[in-house]
Amino acid sequence: MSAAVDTGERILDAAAELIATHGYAATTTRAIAERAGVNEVTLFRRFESKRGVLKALGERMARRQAGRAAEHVAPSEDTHATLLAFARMEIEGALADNGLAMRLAYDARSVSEVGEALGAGAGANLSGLAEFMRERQEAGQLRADIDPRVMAEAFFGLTSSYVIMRTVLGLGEAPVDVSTDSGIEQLFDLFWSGASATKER
Amino acid sequence: MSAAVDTGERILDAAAELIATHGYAATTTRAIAERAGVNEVTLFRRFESKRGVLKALGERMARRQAGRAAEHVAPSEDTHATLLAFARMEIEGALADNGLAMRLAYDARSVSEVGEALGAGAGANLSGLAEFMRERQEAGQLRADIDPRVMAEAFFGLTSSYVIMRTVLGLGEAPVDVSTDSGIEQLFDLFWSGASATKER
DNA sequence: CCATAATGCAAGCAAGCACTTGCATGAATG
DNA sequence: CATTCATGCAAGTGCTTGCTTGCATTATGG
Repeated sequence: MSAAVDTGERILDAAAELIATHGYAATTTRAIAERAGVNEVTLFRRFESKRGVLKALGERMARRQAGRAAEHVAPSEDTHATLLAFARMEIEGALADNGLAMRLAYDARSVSEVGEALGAGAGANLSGLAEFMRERQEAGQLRADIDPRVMAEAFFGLTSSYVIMRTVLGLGEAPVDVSTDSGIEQLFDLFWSGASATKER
Repeated sequence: MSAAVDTGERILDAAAELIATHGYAATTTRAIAERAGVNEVTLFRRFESKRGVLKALGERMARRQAGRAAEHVAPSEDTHATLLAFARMEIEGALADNGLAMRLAYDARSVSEVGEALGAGAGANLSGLAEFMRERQEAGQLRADIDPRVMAEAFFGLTSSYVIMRTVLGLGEAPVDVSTDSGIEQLFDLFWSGASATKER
């Protein structure tokens, strides 16, 4: 059974890598199978169709994302620490799968099945974050003269562009260890200085 | 001659629209030709290949980008105003072509010609901006305790994510008029509050 | 040791793709 | 009027794509 599970996982791994770099449309089932070290027929037997692979991949991503969130972001009174931890988690997750999520978000626009496999994804994330910002505004920890959605957008832009620059544009180097990278800290500091209620630096 | 030029431009226009929404791989020469109101053969006669179309499109984009920059961003002593104008210009340009540049940046990963067509593009932009940030740091207008490259990255992240959210993720509405949109102003204010040397708000 | 399930392999199919060829048309240019 | 040049049109070529079929091979577990 374990070999059977492995086969499926290996196929998903291969699909993830290929889609992250080439996009969904340009990733062929043959290439996925080859990279997974598996016969192409096996792919179809396990996932029925290319679309099926995508769907399974989407579900696995959602599972992992949820796991990471539960593991790393402890809800805390300390807004600064919470947001910084959240930023690191987002960046780490996105870098780990080589920008796959962002790439799929792109593809969702043109390939409808990608959107279906991905679910609400980014949109839900953004409004959840905006809600958090609003709470912290009311608690007096974030400046109140900025729309919380704008704040969430700025935060999301910070993390996503960090990833895009390194995975897509090839600018800058991906940090060896996200949890200690000072570049992220500086980037976040910039955001925090602009967004926090206190003016001190 | 003018009709001849028009044909080429129409083909590039069609290619730009289609690639922006469907990506390079999923955009067929047939679709481009049809949208341009032109026979498919004409496309090949004028651009040789699908990649030729892409290359020409990249060159046209570079030309236009240079034109916009020269036209809209007057070098000024006022750092705040200069950066805000620059942000607006970037956003306007990117929204005008429906996120095409970002899409192409993604495609550049798998289609080498795209990268060549785009040229140094984003990388050059980023280091140019970092240089500007450094100057303004030395002039005492931007805080000096942040790496200018990080600052440039944050700025670029701000504008590009604004565009990405509206063109790709379909979150938020594209502003009717970029030059007066208050969302951009708030977003920029967030950045400025974090990046400026003065602590006042 | 045998049944069942998972995998491999070879071959192929229909559709869609980028791209080509040969020829007709029509408008400008000289 | 003759030439040239950009374009249209119809047909087709070879390749790749997602996906299928039929059969042989290898484990795994009762």
